[in-house]
Amino acid sequence: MASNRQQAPRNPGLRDVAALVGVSRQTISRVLNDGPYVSDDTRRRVMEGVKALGYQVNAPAKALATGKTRLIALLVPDIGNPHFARIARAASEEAEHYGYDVVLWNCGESPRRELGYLRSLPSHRVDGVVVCSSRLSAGALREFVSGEVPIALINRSLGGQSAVPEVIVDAEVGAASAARLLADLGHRTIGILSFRPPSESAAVRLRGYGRSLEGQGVKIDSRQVRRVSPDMAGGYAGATSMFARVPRLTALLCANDLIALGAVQAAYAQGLRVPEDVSIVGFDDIAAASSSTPPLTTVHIPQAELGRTAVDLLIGRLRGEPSPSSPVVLPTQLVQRGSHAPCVAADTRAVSARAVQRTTRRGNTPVRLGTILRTPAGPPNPSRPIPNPCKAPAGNPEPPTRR
Amino acid sequence: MASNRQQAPRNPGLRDVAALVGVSRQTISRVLNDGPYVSDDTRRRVMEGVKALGYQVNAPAKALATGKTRLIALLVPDIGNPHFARIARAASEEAEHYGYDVVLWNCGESPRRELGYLRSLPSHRVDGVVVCSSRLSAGALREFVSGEVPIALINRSLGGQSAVPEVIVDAEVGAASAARLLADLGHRTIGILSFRPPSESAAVRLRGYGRSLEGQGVKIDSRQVRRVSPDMAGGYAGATSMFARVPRLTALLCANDLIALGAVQAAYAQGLRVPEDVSIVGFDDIAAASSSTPPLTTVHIPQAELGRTAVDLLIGRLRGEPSPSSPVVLPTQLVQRGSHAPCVAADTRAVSARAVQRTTRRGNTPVRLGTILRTPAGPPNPSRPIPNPCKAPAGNPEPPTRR
DNA sequence: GTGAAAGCGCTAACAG
DNA sequence: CTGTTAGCGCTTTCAC
Repeated sequence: MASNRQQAPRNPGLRDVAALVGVSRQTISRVLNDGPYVSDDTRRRVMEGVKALGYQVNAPAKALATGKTRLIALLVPDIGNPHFARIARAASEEAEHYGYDVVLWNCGESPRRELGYLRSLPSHRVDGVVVCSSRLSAGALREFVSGEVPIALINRSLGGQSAVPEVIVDAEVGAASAARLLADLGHRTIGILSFRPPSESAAVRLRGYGRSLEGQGVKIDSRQVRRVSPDMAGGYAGATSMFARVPRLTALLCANDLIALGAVQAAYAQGLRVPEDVSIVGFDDIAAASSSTPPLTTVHIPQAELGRTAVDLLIGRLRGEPSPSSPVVLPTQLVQRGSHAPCVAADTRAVSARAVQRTTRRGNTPVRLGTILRTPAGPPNPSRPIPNPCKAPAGNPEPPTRR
Repeated sequence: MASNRQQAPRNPGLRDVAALVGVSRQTISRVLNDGPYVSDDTRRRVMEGVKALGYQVNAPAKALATGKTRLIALLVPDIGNPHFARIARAASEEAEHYGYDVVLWNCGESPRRELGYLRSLPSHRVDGVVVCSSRLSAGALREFVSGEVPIALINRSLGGQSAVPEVIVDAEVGAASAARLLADLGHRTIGILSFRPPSESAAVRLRGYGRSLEGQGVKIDSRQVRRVSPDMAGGYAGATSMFARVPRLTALLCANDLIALGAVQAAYAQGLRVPEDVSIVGFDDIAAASSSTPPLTTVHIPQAELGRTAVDLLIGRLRGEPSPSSPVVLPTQLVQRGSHAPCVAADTRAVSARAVQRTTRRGNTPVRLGTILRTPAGPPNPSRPIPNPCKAPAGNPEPPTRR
């Protein structure tokens, strides 16, 4: 044991550099950590030695000594979901700028696994965690945010003066503007496709739709609201049954784009045209929303900013900066594309439906009403974002001394 | 310094448990690591103590002592890209099963950053790396795979007896089957939209298309091949210019789905119907491929299996198991959806195009030829995968003692 | 300015 | 079966 050098060219340590340069390990360390009290000459020689040996710190050793791992965990329900993938991309990008690595905690939508990860926090010794759209109850979550390791929340607010960094989106305003768009176009019989399991985000969107419609004097009875699984199949099933139960329906507000896309398919299957016979609006603005036919009118969520801001806030806390006492709220945007149109009475529609349909494709501008609000035909990804009025800061809030 | 206990209730250490239970730290450690030579009674008491104090190991300390971090890095070009997100999901899932955490190295498609990450390997002390579709040259890559830390490659093969765990996909076979599908349908003037920068995957797909077409006696001249950026905008631009230069074109093979989707939009913008006037086939089978209109005929890549298998292979190596000496090749599948149809002579088309178009929507089965090979109308996500003939193992190769 | 000593929390090697 | 002794490679006092 503890004998001399082996044959294997181990990674050089501080010791090796020290031996080469002819100073103590301490001095090397000081130079590497930009410590004070080092002569320029020594510093230069040390750097040379470091370069010559290709020295790199041993992260675990440093972590043990300092108590900081420079690791932050990112807890997401499903990294395979483009929404979270975008958030993750921005988060990891931002973390990298500050010299942090991101460990990916993918929960597969399972609260149990989420809990498991959170419980293992003390062991992992990550410096902080970004928790994305937690499925956990506020109570359970609160237990962790008051723990040893700092947590930033995305799309979840614990309310109160919790001093937890939180980034949310004004989904209610976004939902309301979508609802108003339809109401303004004359729609009076509007269906809502929300999703289950009941999450906070589902509730917020539903509320936004409901309040806005109410404000416009549009009545929604219980048959006009359905909760479906948050995917295309759910949207398809929900829309199909809604069309059957509410024959006079002229518009559909969906709690997410996948549901909306499913609803579009359902409409087609019924021989209904979108948007001529029925307007369909989504939420999220996933990539598929702009490439579907028709391109989906939807509410855009600033995914990248969510991820970036959460990391900013978290790292700010790690540096001891105070977090904002209330959630940072990012604005959503209503993106008007091709899936909405002015209302045409459902009776009229009933007659016209299943008749020979003219194409609604872009580039042909066929006979049809109300192209006014629609995005013009053109290259891919046509979209005309309309910023919501929003009291939240538009930019990147409190960036801790950015690059 | 080094005085007694502070007020702050630090995380309990081995020392605390040892004090409570009345044994040495070593014994605690042995119990926790399932070491031998512990009496059942001691083991029980230790476990109680551990539970009582809520003890959890300090990962960095353990890492320093053992030289293993139980971290594996996942290097991806872009986690925001659904393709890699899917791979990442499966990889992280698999890693978790073996008790590894995944650190996400997102390169933003930049070879420079990729190189940076790889160079920092010795410092991070991750136990292994999964490198996904590296942009690096074989030479550069080889330098790392022969380094200290084990690397598994996804979608990249260094060739030879490199003893590097590699998982690839038989993209050439997939591409060939797509090409043959079109040839069999009578298409003779077929365009190819490949992408730049020239990557191995682009080359392989191109080769698959080319060889297959050649075998079928279909000639492709240089004007029929274009390299575009690998996104919808690229597909749109490429297809638009191709339609202009090759007016008799009846089909388009695209090197990925995004390009294909852009091409579809370009076709629409020209007043061409898909698939009646022009067949368009993609590659990858991203989520948007099944929800577009028409749903895209494409070549499916087993993303989850790629990620899962790579991690299996890597962890196998970490355990000292030998890696397969040749790449594990996973089968692709041609998924026939709605964007292909039998060839109609381009002259005929030229006449019919821009005329009043009948809908091609599903559920209406309008007058049109060749629905034979198409998926029937129905609920979302219709797809009928046709497995390729493939000599590769279908299942999960060499799983190191799975769950 | 620089070096020496002590420990971060754990496991590995040996002794009993 | 269990305890003791050494480090893992780095940073942090504190002395010089």
